Amino acid sequence: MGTKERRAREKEQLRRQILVAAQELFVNEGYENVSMRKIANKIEYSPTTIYLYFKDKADLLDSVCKETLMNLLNTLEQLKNDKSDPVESLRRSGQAYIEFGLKYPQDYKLTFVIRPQFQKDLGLQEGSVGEKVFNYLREMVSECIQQKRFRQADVETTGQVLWSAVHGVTLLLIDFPDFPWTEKDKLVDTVIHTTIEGLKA
Amino acid sequence: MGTKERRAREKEQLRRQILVAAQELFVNEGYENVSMRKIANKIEYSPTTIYLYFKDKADLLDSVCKETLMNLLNTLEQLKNDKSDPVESLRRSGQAYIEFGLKYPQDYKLTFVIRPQFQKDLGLQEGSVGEKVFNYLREMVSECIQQKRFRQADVETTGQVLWSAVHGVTLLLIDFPDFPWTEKDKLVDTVIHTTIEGLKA
DNA sequence: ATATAATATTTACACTGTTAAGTTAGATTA
DNA sequence: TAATCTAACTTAACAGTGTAAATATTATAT
Repeated sequence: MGTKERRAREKEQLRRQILVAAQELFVNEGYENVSMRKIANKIEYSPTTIYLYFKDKADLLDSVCKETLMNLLNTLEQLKNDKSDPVESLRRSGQAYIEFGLKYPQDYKLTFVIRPQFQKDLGLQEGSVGEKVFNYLREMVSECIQQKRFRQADVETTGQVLWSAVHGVTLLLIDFPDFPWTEKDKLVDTVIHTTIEGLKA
Repeated sequence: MGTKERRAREKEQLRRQILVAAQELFVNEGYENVSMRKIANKIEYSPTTIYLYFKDKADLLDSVCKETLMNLLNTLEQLKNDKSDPVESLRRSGQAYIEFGLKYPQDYKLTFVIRPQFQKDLGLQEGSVGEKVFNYLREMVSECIQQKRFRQADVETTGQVLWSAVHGVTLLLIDFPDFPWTEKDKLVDTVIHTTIEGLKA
């Protein structure tokens, strides 16, 4: 009697199909310019079918962003084997974060800019992927502090300062591509280096 | 024969009326949730009249943002009399920037996040208000470098690093109000202090 | 008073997110 | 096997969107 399982599997498949279609369209055309009808066309279902799998367009966005956060978390955790100097580890994590944002600029914006606009009330929810990402940062920072490499002892504040720096430069580079930036890699390096030096001093 | 002047004045008045109405609505309800019809209702004109004064909704947003940038520039230039230590001046400017963003969060987002999404190709245009704001930052940084207070000699990179930091923390505080931030003032202070220390080191 | 120009409105189009009602196909039961 | 139930999907509709084109109104100049 595996029919129930099969049906559940099929249902999950369609859900993923919708998710993938939405992600592709959001990324290529921008959240605002993607209609439910467009998504529906792409998967060859009627528009309202989507509503059987997602509450509304914002919920769809939310799910797309969750995927992005999982990808980001994955990218970061691959650095964890790095048993070198904790400050150097932190530096590499910061770099990986920014590179991720610049590699998938639309996903980054959807997750960290567009979503908060449509989904209120997203502090770090218990067990959320977002929480896991921030916990990763906490660990990195914590290690530096424990080894007395940082002046400031407050893990939370230190983490938030670092997040501000990497988030800021990532968004600026994405949003103002025509601004006369210094060479990109140099700017990214300098932002991270400056912030970390500032934390040591 | 002052009728021509009067007409021009009246025209300018209506333009301002539209601008003010749009700004109020954008700020209170968010760009996406404001329709041309809503703006028209507020000023008691028909929707399409707006198109006689602004090319389209994005152009209207653009003009609103220009006003915001002028206000920001004003706020910053009031600190210019400050003849104290150039590093301290820079610190105060950073603080003023962030405070401006947090005081008018919707205006800030419209200018630095929403607008780039709808208006492509806005590098620093010659003579634009945005350019003036960044020039202010250049001057501040330049003074610090000339007086050998900063390690790095590159004005552009240094300015961009500072912008990244203040932009980052401002946006994070606006976009994730439910995140368990450190006490706000402390975070703002630490971000600026850390960045500046990092530039000195 | 009439012609001309500037300004404002009406109408229309193709699109939006979403709800409610209707339909179809597959599984369960008698 | 035939009837019923249920899950999955679609159709039709609503109230709203930005904006172009055609039309109407008003104020000025002749």
